[in-house]
Amino acid sequence: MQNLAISIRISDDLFIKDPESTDLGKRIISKSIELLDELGFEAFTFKKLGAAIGSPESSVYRYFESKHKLLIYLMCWYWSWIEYKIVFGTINKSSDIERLKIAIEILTKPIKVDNSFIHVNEVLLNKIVISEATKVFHTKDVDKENDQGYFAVYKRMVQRVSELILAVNPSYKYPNMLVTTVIEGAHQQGYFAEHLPSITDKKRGKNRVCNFYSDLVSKMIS
Amino acid sequence: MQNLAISIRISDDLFIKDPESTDLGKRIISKSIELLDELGFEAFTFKKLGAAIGSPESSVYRYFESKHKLLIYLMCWYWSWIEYKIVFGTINKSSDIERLKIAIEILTKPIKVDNSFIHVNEVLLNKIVISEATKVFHTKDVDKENDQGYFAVYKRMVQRVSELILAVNPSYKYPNMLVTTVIEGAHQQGYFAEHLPSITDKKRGKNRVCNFYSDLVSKMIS
DNA sequence: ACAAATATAATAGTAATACTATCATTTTGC
DNA sequence: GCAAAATGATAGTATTACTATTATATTTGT
Repeated sequence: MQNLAISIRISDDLFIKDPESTDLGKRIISKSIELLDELGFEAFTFKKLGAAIGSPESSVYRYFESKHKLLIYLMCWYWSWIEYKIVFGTINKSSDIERLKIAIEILTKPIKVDNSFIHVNEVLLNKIVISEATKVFHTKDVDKENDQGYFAVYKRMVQRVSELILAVNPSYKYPNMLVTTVIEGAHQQGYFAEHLPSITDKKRGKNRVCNFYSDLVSKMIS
Repeated sequence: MQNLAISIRISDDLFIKDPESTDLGKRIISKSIELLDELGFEAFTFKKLGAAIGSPESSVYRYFESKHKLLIYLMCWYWSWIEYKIVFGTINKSSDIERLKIAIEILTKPIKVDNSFIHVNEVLLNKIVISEATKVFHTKDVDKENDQGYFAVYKRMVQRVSELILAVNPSYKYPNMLVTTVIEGAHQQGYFAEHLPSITDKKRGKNRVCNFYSDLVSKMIS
């Protein structure tokens, strides 16, 4: 089957030169995902990235002004992609409940390979989101970066799911809290399952996390 | 009223020399809490801390081998303190439900000043936990540090609250997931309320977060 | 096809960070 | 009052996160 001719559009402010516009740019994105997964954000440097793609670090700096901005770029990409999956996944569904159920599944189930965007490995990107995404918010520059709109995609996606909740129960008072609790909670469970298993209840059976949070949402809004 | 003659005991592995054992050590703890709150973890350095207490950075290094270890030390202190509050707060309570309710309140309500430990400002420490605690887990060294027992206090506290849940409903299948969802969710709501208010539902009324999570727990286990 | 514009490579340099090391001085415990 | 321990003063190192400069390669418009 042919791929859709779409691409994820990211705010200009997050890069100096659009990485989607050149071959080197795409290799920067592609390799940075692999390296971030492999090394973690702290040990990841533009020098290592440059070495991995066979270019000097100065070339990387022509695309991104810092590794922090690159991480924000990747998070924006990820949330745009999730938003797209939610929008497409809920189109033409018959009931509000079903639409909400699908959105929660997309947010809490393990990510499957997706070949629509060849230079982005969504499975690795999801791992990076789980391990590193909090570092995007938890900085002394949050407020400034929020003003500059860097978190707009994330916030819009939260709003969208909140609206699905309100469609099911228009009088529910805490849709945003519920959505962020689910999203961040699901990521956290994934991380704990891998690194601090004693404080999860994950067993052999798959999708416990998805079931837990799906159940949580339906109990909270009914 | 006289203070209880207790002190929070922290694992030896987290420091080189026990900061509780000397005056300089206590000033290191006290000032590091203020500075971490003021600067954030990234901009916080032992050099700045040294300057703030009028000592060279080499003296700070005699107590802690890195700022990362110092942060873990502070998190351990915090969770030990919370655990102590839960244990004392639930003693002599008549019902399991009431004990659980108290624990959830301790975990989700804003922290009030506590003068039991003069060199620790618990209100600031709570702010640091909200802003920086994820950085303690989200490192490439998690597994190693977990093996060394650095997160034992946190895990034990989670277990304890899980047991309160199981006391109320012995057949509930996901007590740990529920507890970590509540703890980390409540912190997150505090952070979002301050920095990304559009995705919270916090209004004028206080204790919305506590009410939300108390409600969540009771709905999930009943 | 060719000059001009643009992108990239190669290299160097800087201030700050996260430490380690050494030795002198002060404090303390007996 | 003396030895041991704690602290201060100072120096040094490898790495990081950049910026800057110049040279070379590649693309583009005509």
